[in-house]
Formats: sequence, structure tokens, C-alpha cells
Amino acid sequence: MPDTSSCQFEQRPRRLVMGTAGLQADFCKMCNVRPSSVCSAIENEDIGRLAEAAVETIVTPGRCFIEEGEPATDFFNVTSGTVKLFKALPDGRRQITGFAGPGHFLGLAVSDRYAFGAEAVDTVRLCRFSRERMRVLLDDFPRMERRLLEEASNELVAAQNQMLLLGRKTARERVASFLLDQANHGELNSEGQLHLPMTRGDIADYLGLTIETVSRTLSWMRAQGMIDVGKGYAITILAQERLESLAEGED
Amino acid sequence: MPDTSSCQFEQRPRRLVMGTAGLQADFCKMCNVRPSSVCSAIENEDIGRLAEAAVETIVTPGRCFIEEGEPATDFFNVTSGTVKLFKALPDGRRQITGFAGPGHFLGLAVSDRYAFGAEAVDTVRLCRFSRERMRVLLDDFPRMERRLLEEASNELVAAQNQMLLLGRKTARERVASFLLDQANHGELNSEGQLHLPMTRGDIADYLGLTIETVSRTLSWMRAQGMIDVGKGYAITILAQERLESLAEGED
DNA sequence: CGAATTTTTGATTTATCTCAACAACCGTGG
DNA sequence: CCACGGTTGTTGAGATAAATCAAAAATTCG
Repeated sequence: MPDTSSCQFEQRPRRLVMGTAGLQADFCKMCNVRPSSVCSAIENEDIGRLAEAAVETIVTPGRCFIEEGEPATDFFNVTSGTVKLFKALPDGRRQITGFAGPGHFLGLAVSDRYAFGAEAVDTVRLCRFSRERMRVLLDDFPRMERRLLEEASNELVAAQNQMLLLGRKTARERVASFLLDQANHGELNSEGQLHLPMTRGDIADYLGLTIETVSRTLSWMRAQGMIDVGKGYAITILAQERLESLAEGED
Repeated sequence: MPDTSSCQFEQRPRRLVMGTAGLQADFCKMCNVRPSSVCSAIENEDIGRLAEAAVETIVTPGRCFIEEGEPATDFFNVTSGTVKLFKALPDGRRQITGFAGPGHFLGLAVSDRYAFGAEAVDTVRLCRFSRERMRVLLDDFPRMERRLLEEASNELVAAQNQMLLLGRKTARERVASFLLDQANHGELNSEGQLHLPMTRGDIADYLGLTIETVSRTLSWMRAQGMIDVGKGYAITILAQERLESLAEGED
């Protein structure tokens, strides 16, 4: 059977060397994503337990750190940067199933193998937990399990929205939905600009389109005065309401 | 704002009258889907607690019992029949996000409103739990929460596969994947026939295609000798391996 | 049986993809 | 600072898979 990993695709090393030392309690206590992550399920008094199970890991852009089909040895919590999650077909076609930003938990797979791959979009900082230590934490802190269920439920809702997008929306509706999602998930800079960390290729693989169609659609939106496409990956939303009705197919 | 519910679409009554009496402990003890459902998290000795929280509900074919956007007052466990879960756009385009059979749990939504609609495909039997009683059960039986997380993780894996299908597979690959999924999820009758409970329209809305494309693709598969399309909704898989390689795009 | 619904099949259109060329941008090193 | 090669993005022309429009055939159900 040929190796079909998308990581190879990127022509990067397959395995990632990561540190093994646990963290100090203060590291978690100070963590700026804890409030919005599963880690919030553990109180300050017990935070040492969490910290000693975690290993901080930095992943450089383009590096693949979860490979579809490999044994699911670790769970991850994103503390900064953006991760793309994807599935691929043997011939290389690829679907990005989601982008995970700070606070997102990765590795929710029942089976003992990852059902998807994960790759750093920009520089990504992660807290890594081994399967065994995670299991112990969940046994000792049931609140964490509840928090994880919330996280999973949120992801399911997002997945259902994405299925509607992929199955039934036009290219324009897809791009409009994407821009609004990105704008809602927060990262607007000083002057209303949305900084997209991912390439056109990533956007295309996320929306089930080709690079060319994404590019053409953004150009069309610019021509319509809905957005302004700046240098690099900066986009300004000029007509949010028009984009919103477009995203819901009301045009 | 116009009412855009998919239930109205089906021209069926909007609200469903359901019984309110709890069940006897034996009902749950005897239940044939308990082993494969979240209810397996509760032991025989405590099964009375589960039974008294449940209300048995029967839904006739085509009836909508969860409406997207309505307050999420209840959770459901399917005991027999098939349910379609869907999301819709204002203009009526519809995406079926999944089919739920016996043992499936419905209602995993974080928000206090349903993020999707649910409609009976054939005659469906459900156990209904109110949000409040479910909350109490989860507080008293943490194993149930863990079981629910497993369920959610399984659904996430299925959702990721469906995103790959909708975003990147051709019509033939989609139909092949669908037939194999249906065959794996069990219901083969006495002579290897797969009985699909859903219409061509449902299949189309699930696969992000039109009715005509689904029909044409099934005809093509029949002409290729891959399947036999019997009366009603019966299909026999004649060349499973060809379908499998087709489903993964290896053709 | 006969009306209504669903499915199949055919002809044509179209949104998006593919192929191709060019332009903009990025980092590197002279 | 600018020249350079490589990568990424844009735009154009043409091809195509699937959608749409239309009608016939099969099935369901009263």
C-alpha cells in the first residue's frame, strides 16, 4: 500500500521531535487560553496536576504534527497560532475539515488512531498530553469530561454548518460564509482588517473549491465593493450585511 | 421574517403531541438498543432512575420532531426506525447531515436551541428525556457523560468523513461511499439485500447532489454490474470491492 | 383500477474546474 | 538597496461534471 500521507505531500519531515518535560504549575495558572479551553475545568488548587501532564510544543509553519491513520498517542491544546485539520484521498485530493485556533482541543478520536491529520498554518504553540495522562486526568476531574463534551458539541455544530456549506452553497455563498466566520472568530487588527493566516489553497481545500475559484470570487467581491483585499493576507469587510445575506443564499 | 422551517416544507403539523408518563424499570432493562446506546452507562441496579426520566414516543413517517432554531427542550434516543437530521437555507435548499438509527442519541447541542431539524424517515420509536432530567442523570451518573463523549466523538469522525465526501468526491464516489456506509451500518435482509428506508430525494440531500444525479448514478452502477436495484428501496451489492475502490477515488 | 407520487431517462445549460499564462510577492544574497 | 528565483495569487479561455428543464415510466395507495 502506497504511503498517502498529506504530510509527505508537504515535503516535510514525517515525525516531529518534541520535549518530554512537564510544566510548572504557574505555567498553566498564567495561561491566557485556559479560560476558554478545557483546562478551565481544573481549579487553581489542582492546576499542578494539569501542568505536570502537559508538555509545551512549538510547531513551525507547514509542519505536520498529527498524521491521519497513525496511532493516537497524544492530545493537544492549541495555545497560539492556527492549525488546519484535514482528511485526504489516496490521489491527493484534500478536504480541510476545520481550522483550530487558541483554546481548541485536538485529538477527540474514539479509535486508537487519528481520524484526521493536523498541520501548523503559522507558528503554533501547543500543550501536549499523552493518552494515558489524559485518561488519568479525566478520571480524577470529571468536570473536564463535561467540558470536553461541550467542546465536542460545539465542533459538531460547526461540522453541520460546514456540511450545509459544502453540500448546498454556491462558491460565492461559501466564500462569504468563510469570511464572516473568520471575522467572528475574532482576529480583527487595529483598523478593522481581518488577517487570514492561511493561503488561498487552504481556503479552497476548506470550502471544497479550487484556488482559482476562491481567487475569482474574492476579486468579484472586491469589484462589488463588499470587501477590500489588502497586501498579504489582510481583508477588510466593507459591507457586512450584504455578505451576511449572500452567505445565507438570500440573493 | 418568513418562516423557513423544513417541517412546513413537508406540509406536516408543526408540533408533535407526546406522552408525559415515565417508563417502568423493566422497559429499559429489556431494551434491545441499550447495549449500544448511552443508556448502557447506567447499571441494572440504577436503571429505574433512567426509566422514570424517559418517555416513549412514536413518530410517524415524514413527521418532524426537532425543528431547527426552536428551544432545545428535549433529548432523544432512537430505539427503532431511521431519523434524518438536516439543516436548511432560507430558499429551501437542504442538507441532510446524517441518518440516525437505533441506539443513536439526538440533541447534542450546546446552545439552548436546536442547531438542526430531525424528521422520521420511517416509523420511529424514541425515548425522550427533558433537558432538566437529563442534567440530573448526568450529574448522578458521570459514566453517562463519558459515554456521551464517545458518542459525540463518533459523530465527529462521521462528520469529517462526510465533509471529505461533500467537498472533494465525485457523484459516483459519493453514491458508492453511501451504499457501503449503509451496508456496514447493518440492515442486510435475508438475501444480502440492503433495504434503504429513505427516498432518492433524501439520498440526494445527504450527498449534496440532485435526485436525477443519484438516479443516473445508481443506473450506471447497475449497468456496470456493481449493484442490483430491486423493487422498492432494495439494493444488492454485487461487487463490494469495486465499490470500495470507487468510494476512495482509486478509479 | 386510476390518480398521485416517485423514479428514470433524455436534452440542454451552467457553475465550476482545468489548463495556461502572467503578475505579485517573499526571502535571500550580492 | 536591488536583482533573482521560487512560490503564491490573479486572470483568461475552454472543457466538463453535474444541474436544470422536460417528459416518460414505474410505483404506491386509496
